[in-house]
Amino acid sequence: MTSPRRFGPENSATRSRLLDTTERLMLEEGYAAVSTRRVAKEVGLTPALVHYYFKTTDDLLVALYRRSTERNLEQLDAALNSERPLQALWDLSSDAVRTGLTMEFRALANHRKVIGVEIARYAEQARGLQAAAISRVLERAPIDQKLFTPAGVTVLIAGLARAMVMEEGVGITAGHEDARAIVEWLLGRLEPEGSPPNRATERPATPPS
Amino acid sequence: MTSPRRFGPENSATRSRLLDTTERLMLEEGYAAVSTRRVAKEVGLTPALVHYYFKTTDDLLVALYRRSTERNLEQLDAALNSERPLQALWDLSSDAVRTGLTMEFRALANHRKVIGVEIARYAEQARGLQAAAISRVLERAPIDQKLFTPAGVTVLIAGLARAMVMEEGVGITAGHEDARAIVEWLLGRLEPEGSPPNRATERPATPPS
DNA sequence: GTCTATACATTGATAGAC
DNA sequence: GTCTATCAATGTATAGAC
Repeated sequence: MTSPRRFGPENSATRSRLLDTTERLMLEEGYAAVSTRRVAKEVGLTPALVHYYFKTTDDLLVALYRRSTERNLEQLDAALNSERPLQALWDLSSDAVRTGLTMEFRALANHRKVIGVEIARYAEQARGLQAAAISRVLERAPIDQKLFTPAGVTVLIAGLARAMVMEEGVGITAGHEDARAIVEWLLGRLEPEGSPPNRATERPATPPS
Repeated sequence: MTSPRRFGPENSATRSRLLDTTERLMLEEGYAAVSTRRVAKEVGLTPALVHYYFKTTDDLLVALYRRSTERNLEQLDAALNSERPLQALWDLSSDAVRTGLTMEFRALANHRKVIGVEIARYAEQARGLQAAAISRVLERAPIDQKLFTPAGVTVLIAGLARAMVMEEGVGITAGHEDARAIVEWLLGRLEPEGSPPNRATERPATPPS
């Protein structure tokens, strides 16, 4: 029965700085650059202190993931309640920093299985938010409701945006402008700027020939 | 002037086994699981031997990347020369193993900058192959040629497929079936099964309402 | 709240023996 | 072609002093 290890509180300024630095390291050098030693060095503290706030390295990473998803959910909620939810979702998913972090965690999940659990948990929450909002938009869009489902359209928009951001992260940009043009065109059809209440008789979305 | 280090030949069975194991480790446990020691242990050899075939760990990873891209280019070439290039590109990009490795390397590029260079190099080659083949398909598709460019459509198809595979890798599958249905519908429009020579007067791709 | 000291595992890389 | 031996560096984690 030796003296039990002590741990720091969650509402600590130092703890926040450790998380900030961990986030920056992940974005700039990838998840493998995150170690207690490295983080401590960057912040100008000692490794022991990192373990004072986070029992294990896994805990540090999970804490960061949770903090970032909380922010994500807030932004997502705002986007989905804006005037043009689809456009907002597209813009949000196209954000390099936000998406860069998402991608690091997704890759990290393959290396640290705890992260995978967290991601699944978050995905469920995000899905809930999206379903309702996107449904409202698509209901009054001049498209085949059976084909363009809220879930399907969400995957298309968010997935494609992330894929492009990720490519840009490694310097691949060929065709991106063209792809964005296609998506913007589609968004304009699904979700007209004026956002009219209900025009079921409007002419269907058609690629101009 | 001490004795210069020796290195093994590229056409070695052992070398291949080392690459095979590295590939498996990356897929199963993420790029951070790859170390000379770990690879050696998995193969049943010593770390020194890994350094005999690969001067540095970077070299090992670059060698694996090149080997896999060579295979990718072959498959891509075959896909693009098939009867339905777009559908083939979609199927190819939806392959979990192939794409899983691509994603690991893309994340790895953020950690080891040499990999980024390799990826850019490969992307250029792939682009060249795709441009010509996709052009041929789109030329005779009943769509707006200015909007649906070969490069743009390529990004859409390949990017989206990868994004979905990646999500599935962490257990997210919501909306995927629906998204696939939309893509398949679009592919059917851009690239009809019968693959008719040229029907410029056909009715344009239109979401059935 | 932060540090020193410490223990121990893992990694990258090399020289030289077999 | 493969191994042993070895090095310094880095990583995780803990106990206890200040």
